[in-house]
Amino acid sequence: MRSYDLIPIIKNALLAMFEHFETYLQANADFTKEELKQICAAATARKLRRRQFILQEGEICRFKIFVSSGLLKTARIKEDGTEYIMRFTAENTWTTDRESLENQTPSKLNIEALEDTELVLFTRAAAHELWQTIPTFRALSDKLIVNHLDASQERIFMNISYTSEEKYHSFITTYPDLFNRVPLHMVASYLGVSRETLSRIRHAQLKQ
Amino acid sequence: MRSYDLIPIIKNALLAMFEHFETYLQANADFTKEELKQICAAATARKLRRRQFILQEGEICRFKIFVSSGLLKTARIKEDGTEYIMRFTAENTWTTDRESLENQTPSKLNIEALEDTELVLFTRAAAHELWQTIPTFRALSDKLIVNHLDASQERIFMNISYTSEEKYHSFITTYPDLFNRVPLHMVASYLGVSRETLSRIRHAQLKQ
DNA sequence: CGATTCTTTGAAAACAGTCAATCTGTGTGG
DNA sequence: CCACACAGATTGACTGTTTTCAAAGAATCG
Repeated sequence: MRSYDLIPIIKNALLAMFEHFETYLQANADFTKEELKQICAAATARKLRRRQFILQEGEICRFKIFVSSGLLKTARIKEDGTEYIMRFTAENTWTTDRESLENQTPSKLNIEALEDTELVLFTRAAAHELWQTIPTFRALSDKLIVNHLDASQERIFMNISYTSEEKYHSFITTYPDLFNRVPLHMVASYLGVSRETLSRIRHAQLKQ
Repeated sequence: MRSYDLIPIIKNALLAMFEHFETYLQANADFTKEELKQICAAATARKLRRRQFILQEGEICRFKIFVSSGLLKTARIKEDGTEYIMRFTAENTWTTDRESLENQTPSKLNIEALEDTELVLFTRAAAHELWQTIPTFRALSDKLIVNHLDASQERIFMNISYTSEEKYHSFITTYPDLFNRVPLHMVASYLGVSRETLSRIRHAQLKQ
């Protein structure tokens, strides 16, 4: 294959990402065709290979990120160098470092692809522009924020009240799909439990 | 004192709460005098005695709550009956069960006064009405939501990455004011650590 | 003051973390 | 296709931390 043949292929792949994103938008709010066009026009598509980063600690976060396909992990490093996973972001969900993006402050987070991943990106300016002109888009963003808040509250309750065993159970029932795609030691990091402990818990579960 | 003398006294106390609330509003956003009046007109004032509840598990949450003075604790009960404290709400801050209030679903939370407390209350309908008519009020509410989200993320990181000792330290530096007003066993419950462990940690700290 | 709530302490048991070694599966390059 | 490297998972032994239970002491409220 000659190199200039790549161009239309890449274009098609990017178009597919937007199509997927449009389907998501239509399923989650009542946008007019005009609005859908406007939203997609404001976005850019990007592909990430496994292990590539879209945000690294210290940078100022540049995008609101929609995952079309693939899987991201968002992690934070403690002073001692240990990595703790704040969340996973699979296809059809959003992520960003909201604080860094909105306040233009250095991020404490690393966002990295766990699989080859397709993204739809909005700069802060693009997102603000869309919020101004498309109330439905603003409403969708607001819904995402409060969903994230509710989920965070639930997770805090889990963190302070569940035993390690209950945390493990809660994870596999809340995210059964993720469980098969994420290495166990990352689940452990997400739950705040050592990998060995989680391995032993799982082993004990299998017997029952 | 004859009973009918109480009436103006109560009225004055309630007026003082609104004055306090107005001061808060003016300090945190640019409201016109007209808007301030409208906001206060949409609210009701209430006093809570220590140990009284403004929300109990199973009820549908009725209010957005601003604390003029005093202190609330928001807690959730695990199936085994143990209480875990989700947050404390001191003067000049807000609380509610957002999920229950907006979705009109039964609450999992108990909100109780730890001190005699003065509240300014907004029903769901009143809040929505104000959001419609006063964009600045909407913006303030949005700011509160994202602040709560950012704080929740920080707390999750603390939950999964800090040792008990670090959690204790983090609490007294983040909420030095609260620390003197809240019994230690409630701080323990908030942090997800047993009261005995927290007592021992504090004891060890004092020696240094 | 008496009752209640809160805190502390001790001792034992349960639990989780660490370290080191081994095992497993996957995928890459020769 | 095989061998090797690598990432991930498991296991054992040990250590350290945390919980639990029980009891006693301190503080606070009515």
